[in-house]
Amino acid sequence: MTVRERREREREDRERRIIDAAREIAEAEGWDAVTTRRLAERIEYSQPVLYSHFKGKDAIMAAVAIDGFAELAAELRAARTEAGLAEVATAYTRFAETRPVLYETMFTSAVDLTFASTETPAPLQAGFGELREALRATNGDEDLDAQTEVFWASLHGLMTLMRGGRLRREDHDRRLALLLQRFSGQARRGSFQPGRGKWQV
Amino acid sequence: MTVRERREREREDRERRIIDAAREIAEAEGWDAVTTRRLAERIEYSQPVLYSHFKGKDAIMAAVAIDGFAELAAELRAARTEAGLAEVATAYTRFAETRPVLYETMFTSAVDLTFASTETPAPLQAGFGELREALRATNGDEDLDAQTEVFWASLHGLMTLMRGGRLRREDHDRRLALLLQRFSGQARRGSFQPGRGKWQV
DNA sequence: TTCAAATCCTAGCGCTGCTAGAAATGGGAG
DNA sequence: CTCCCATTTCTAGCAGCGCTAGGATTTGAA
Repeated sequence: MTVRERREREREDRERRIIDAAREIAEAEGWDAVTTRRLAERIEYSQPVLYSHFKGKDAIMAAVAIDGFAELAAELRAARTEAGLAEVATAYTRFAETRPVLYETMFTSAVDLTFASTETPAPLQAGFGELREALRATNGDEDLDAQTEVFWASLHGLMTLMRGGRLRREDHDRRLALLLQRFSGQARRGSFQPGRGKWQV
Repeated sequence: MTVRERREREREDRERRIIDAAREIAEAEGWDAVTTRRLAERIEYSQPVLYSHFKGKDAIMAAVAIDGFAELAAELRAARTEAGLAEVATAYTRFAETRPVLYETMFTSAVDLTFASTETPAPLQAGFGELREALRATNGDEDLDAQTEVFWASLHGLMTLMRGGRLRREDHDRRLALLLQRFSGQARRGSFQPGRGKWQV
């Protein structure tokens, strides 16, 4: 029995090393540089061993992404408990800026980590939860989930476009300030509606 | 001289066929399905011919992306001239939803189409310009460029997260309505500032 | 000491983007 | 009309990718 346990522990260690190595290489040189051969060499095992841990390269990317969500949630939490919405937004953008590849991985559509599902890994929901609590303080409970989604999407859009070179980096603070203005206090009701039934899926 | 012209015309035709074929396959089966061999077969030339037109596959993707920006700008323009901000936002989301792969291509960081540069292809700026004019009507001229960038980023974030499965599609209209509420009318001044000097690049 | 099961590796498949160098094409000069 | 040379185009192949079948090796238990 104790043998079985030791082996399982070794397996877990090895899995961690795979994830860590993948993340390390990806953050330094991009995911194209993360080849299965290189990963195998790094953990000092042969290629096929990787496939006894993960279904494929995408699964490894997903594992790295989940790590990223956990870290993001932790940093947002720290910013929220000792400060307000502005600091949370700043923490969010700092996360995306200091780990650009990790951040990109978390939202790559290749890695389909479905949200709002019962089997959604906890770290994913945690990050969202932190944003929601930060928003609750200034916006109240009305339509809070949707409000959070919109605020989150706005932050995400800012970071994505900036990383892709579509927005000048030096104007980021001003943009963040404008966004926070929009999201400070209760939303005004009504008047604007999207589309006139044009919207079809 | 007329021979030279004919050849150049044929070259341009062929280039168009490459771009169109790439876009067609990509929209139907994703960019992984767009291989150089398949493109070559489609235009009835050999592989190396592609490289006399484009530096590589990325360059072909960029060409498709530029086409996408031109189309987006045209559709936003139509929505703006005959309606208001809400309709422009709806047109934007409809574009992203009906051509998901094309939209994704336009903002993929692999395709680095730098904005806000003198040699930025015109179609890229056109789309941004349409959003700006739509915002001017309800928001005035104050800080208009930055306001537009934030609004654009918000829309982009919504579409990106929805496409990636992070946001439920059926709540999109409500989110769009909330966003439009936030962006209807003048921004309130001040009070919120991002970060306290924490922000470093 | 032997054996079966779990573990791991060697070798290789089919594919990718891309390119060097040979072959074919076609307009202009004699 | 014929020849030549520049341009265009193709054949063939490189190095690398993700992934896997099947055999070799290790390992704990009998």
